[in-house]
Amino acid sequence: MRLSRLFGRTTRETPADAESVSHQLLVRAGMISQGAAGVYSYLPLGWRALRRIEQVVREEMDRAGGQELLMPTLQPFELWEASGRYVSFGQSLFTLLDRKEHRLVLGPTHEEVITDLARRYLQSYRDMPLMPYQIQTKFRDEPRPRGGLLRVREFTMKDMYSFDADEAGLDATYQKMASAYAAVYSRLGLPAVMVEADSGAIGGKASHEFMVLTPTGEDIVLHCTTCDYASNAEKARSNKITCDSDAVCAEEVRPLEEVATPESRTIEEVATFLQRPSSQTLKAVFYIADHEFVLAVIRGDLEVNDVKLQRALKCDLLRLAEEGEIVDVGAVPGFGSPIGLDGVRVIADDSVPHARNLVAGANRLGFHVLNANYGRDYTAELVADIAQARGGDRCPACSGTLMEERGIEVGHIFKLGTFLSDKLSASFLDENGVSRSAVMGCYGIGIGRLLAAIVEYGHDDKGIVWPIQVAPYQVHICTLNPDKSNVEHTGEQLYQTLRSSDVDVLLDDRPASPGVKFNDADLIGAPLRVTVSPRTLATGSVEIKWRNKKEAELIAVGDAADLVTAMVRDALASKRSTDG
RNA sequence: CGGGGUGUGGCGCAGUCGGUAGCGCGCAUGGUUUGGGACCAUGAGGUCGGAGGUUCAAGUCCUCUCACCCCGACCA
Repeated sequence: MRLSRLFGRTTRETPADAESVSHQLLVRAGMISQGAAGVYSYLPLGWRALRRIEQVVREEMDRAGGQELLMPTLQPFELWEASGRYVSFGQSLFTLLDRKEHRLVLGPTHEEVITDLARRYLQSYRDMPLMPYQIQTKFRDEPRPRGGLLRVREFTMKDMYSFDADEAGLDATYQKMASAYAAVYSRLGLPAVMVEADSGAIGGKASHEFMVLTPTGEDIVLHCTTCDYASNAEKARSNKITCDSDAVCAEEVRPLEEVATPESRTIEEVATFLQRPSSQTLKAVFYIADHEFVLAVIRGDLEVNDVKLQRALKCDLLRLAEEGEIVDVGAVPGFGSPIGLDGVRVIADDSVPHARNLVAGANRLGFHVLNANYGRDYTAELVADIAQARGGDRCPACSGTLMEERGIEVGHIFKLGTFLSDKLSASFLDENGVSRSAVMGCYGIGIGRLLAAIVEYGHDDKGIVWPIQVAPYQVHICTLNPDKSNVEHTGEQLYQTLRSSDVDVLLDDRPASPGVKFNDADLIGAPLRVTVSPRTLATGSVEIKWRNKKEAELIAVGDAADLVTAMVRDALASKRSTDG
């Protein structure tokens, strides 16, 4: 491609509404352009990069036993009613009415459709494992799109679904996909780590995310500094036994006692006022779970993790209760606790039952109680781990410490089990002729997000530094002073020769100054730059320089085409097969 | 949805006390330049997000509204 003909133009100014580096650079390089919030056009350069990523993903999916197909974007709403997932997806579902006023949804994912499809073709255990996948546009009406391509409402996603005859089969397929994902990231030059994750609206049991750790990520990852425990913060566990609480556990149970604590509403205020560590207090947090009032209690030094709470409660919608709602059940905001509260569902964090003599709210304005004890003074219908783990906490798996880092989620795999195949009756006959529900898994990679993550991870102050597998063009030829001597002719010849040997090459044939050309080359980020100028030609050479290296070297004009071709091939080959 | 912010040529911005819009980049033409975003000259391009109002007069003041960005609740 000739830069003079390329649709898209680089800009010097960074766009005012672009915050993240990937957003800024992709726009400045003329790769993407925003249409609406969370909706983007891919210009030719960006589209090429996107397709390269797709291709890598496709190859690894095929290698792992996947079969590519294509499902419709428009899905009947009935399918979502049947699965029940229109509730958990809720507002993020884009829905529309056709001319007959029939309700359709723009697919945010395709578990329903694929299960419905599988139902028709999957009949025997001999048909499994079955691993269909597609690379297709998804629509999700996100509450808040952000970060350019990092979080959008319309995006291409690779989504694979697996159908196995039993749990063991699913486990094996899941493992296979985890390795396939690792292979994808490795080929794309991204160091992604696999972490435990919550399955969210998708549903299912086990799930893992693949994270690229960068300070700009929107997720928080907790990982152990000594063992290999790693988890998304929304799912992470931690060892909550502290010296403090150990001592508390050993105490003798003392009688309940009411104390005046005027103006002490927060844990911090109460702890300070009564001169107790916050770990000897009981925190009460009021929620509305699926329209039902729920009181969550947790040791005062910990925070409730809403995601874990929602999971423990098995509810679809969870929000904090408003002050009026708290008062309605007879509790007093700031002085609340389960003590003396009737008819309210209580869920306790597992840090609570064995803790002795805590300070708790008295459900009376201006008063707390001392020596609140689980079992004697209050109980919970459910005890579960609902605490937010944080950096510095102790690892739940070993004696190490958890570290907190930000990450971009570039892949998510789920063990779904049979809840969808049950609901949509995707069953098969096992070897004993017994009808059973297929055991499902699903596996997603956001292609555009991956593109953004690659830029977030690979750039410098000049622009993008593409891994050669992803670069829209592998070689970028700059002709300086193309009107002088035979610069233009040499550049042109090199361009044609490289093209004919299947090297993707960009020729900057514009009559621009050297600075402009170099800066654009750096911005666009092709791995290898070739400079042809009167100066190099004077010594019968051209200059080559890798985008990620500082120094350039001169090579003879006559050897240039062959050498550059070989260098590109070598670089591509070294990344191409990483399976093991 | 809650909190914060921004809307003025393609992009980045200025616009005072209300007097009918300007700068830089980019673009076009001509010329001089050329190894890290050159220079001169000329030129094209704007219903100031939208609606309503106040006023002799509104980019500027008032009301409403829309869009976009950032922080929180969601996810590939």
